[in-house]
Amino acid sequence: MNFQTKYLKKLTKTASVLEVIAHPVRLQILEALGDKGSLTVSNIKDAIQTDVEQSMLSHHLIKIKDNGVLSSVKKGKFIHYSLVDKSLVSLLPTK
Amino acid sequence: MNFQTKYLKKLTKTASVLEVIAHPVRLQILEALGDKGSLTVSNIKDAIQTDVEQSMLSHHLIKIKDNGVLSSVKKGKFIHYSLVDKSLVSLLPTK
DNA sequence: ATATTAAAACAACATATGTTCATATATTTT
DNA sequence: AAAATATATGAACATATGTTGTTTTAATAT
Repeated sequence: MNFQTKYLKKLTKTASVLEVIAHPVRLQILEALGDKGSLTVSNIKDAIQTDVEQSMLSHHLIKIKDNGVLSSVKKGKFIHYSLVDKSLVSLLPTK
Repeated sequence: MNFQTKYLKKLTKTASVLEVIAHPVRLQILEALGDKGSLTVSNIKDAIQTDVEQSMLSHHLIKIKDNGVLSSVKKGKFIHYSLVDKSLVSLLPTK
């Protein structure tokens, strides 16, 4: 695989990461996880400002996870999500 | 306007910036403009790796511009685009 | 065993998005 | 004035996306 192809693959990967976090609720998820390390779905629901349905939040989380930005561990009936690459927190605006 | 509302507005703005650049071709546009300062549409077309239709490129440019990430100046029959916030270049992957 | 809780999965829908193709506008060159 | 060039605009379409509501699964507590 030549240089250009490799770079294009990287660009595509970057684009898909940006795409999957480019949403107000998802950015708040990153923010919550950046601070706290690892949180359950209901913790995240409580942590974020926006009022969001459990179902909606789950959809967001799974989509972000499918993209590799989050990982999750099941403990009993809880699922703990955490941020794979903490550096993404730097994309958040200042408070 | 209270604190939370302000922060949500910032988040929404950040999300829309990320959204509008979250595309392989658009990232290449940023890259080209980051290096060169200001380029015409055809310059950009030549600069990027991906082969893209003039019309498609124009659509991309206008959409990014509408979001405030690019600005443009018309000089004769050319339109020179440039990157408003150079710091976005840091989102690009390494070569 | 039943009820409760945490979270995922499914279905349905409206809207947004990327893309292509064709056409228009403005400017410059001949 | 006509041809060529640079760029934008508009229509049309398939696909993707966010969202809501409902249902399901798995685990725990009663």
